[in-house]
Amino acid sequence: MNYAMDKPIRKDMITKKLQNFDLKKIAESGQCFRMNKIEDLDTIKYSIVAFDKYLEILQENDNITFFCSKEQFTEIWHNYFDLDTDYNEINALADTKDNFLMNAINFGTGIRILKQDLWETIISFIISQRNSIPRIKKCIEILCERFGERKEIDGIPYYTFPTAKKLASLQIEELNQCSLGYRSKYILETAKAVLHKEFDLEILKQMNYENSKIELMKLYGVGMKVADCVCLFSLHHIDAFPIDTHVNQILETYYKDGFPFERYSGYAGIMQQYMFYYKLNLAKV
DNA sequence: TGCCAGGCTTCAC
DNA sequence: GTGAAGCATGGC
Repeated sequence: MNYAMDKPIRKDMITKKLQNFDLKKIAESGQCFRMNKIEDLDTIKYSIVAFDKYLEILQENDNITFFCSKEQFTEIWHNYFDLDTDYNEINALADTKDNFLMNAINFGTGIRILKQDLWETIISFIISQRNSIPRIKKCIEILCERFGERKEIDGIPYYTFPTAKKLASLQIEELNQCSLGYRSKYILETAKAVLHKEFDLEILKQMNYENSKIELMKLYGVGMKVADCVCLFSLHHIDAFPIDTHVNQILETYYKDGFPFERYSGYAGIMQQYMFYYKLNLAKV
């Protein structure tokens, strides 16, 4: 939806000068699905709903304006956008002889690995399987509008991500009507597992990468790839290296002798994200 | 029409 | 443990 026409008055805002922060690239990098461009001529402005909050962000070169209170920025968004990590330092560790990776980094600089809500990330990436990014966004939007909580800030309505309790209470037919296809049953079973504490999200947050991946894969509908996405895009285990169809094609084309995972131990996930984003946009390069 | 999309479960072996 | 079939849906 486009609320820019209404020009609502935003009371709170905080502007930061940030390096390695590209709003458009972050929004289009396929790690989050509720970040949308606000169609406003001559500005780079996006909205996002996360952690039950609605946020608008404006980018003017290195100046990033977050339309929220200073307190909310400190409590939520500073951490959400991983602002304590020096991406310059990580980018500099790449093998300069690796042409594909260097091109990917040059193309994708400004992407950051988000720290998203765990529950939302699990469901979002269950939906992502064998699905396209526009359709994933559409499915999640429907899910939120039908089963999330309607909220409003400065006259702007938005919907929170539905809770496990809410999703667990649904009939499978209600989920089927959200264009989720065969993923409906995965979502319903996962919601029930979380609601009944058969799967404890808080304990998962305390685990290391290896154990959290093993735990996530116990969920019905979560395999290696989805588990890695949750590890990377929510739990911030940046060793996780999700291999989907795109990354698999990259590995087969450019890394026939194997990707040097050991070299990038501790931050391989960031390299993966640059490569994924670059591959998505190769036709435009 | 057929192929593909940030794959997973099930089942045979 | 490995490999193949089947799976919903919509865009191209």
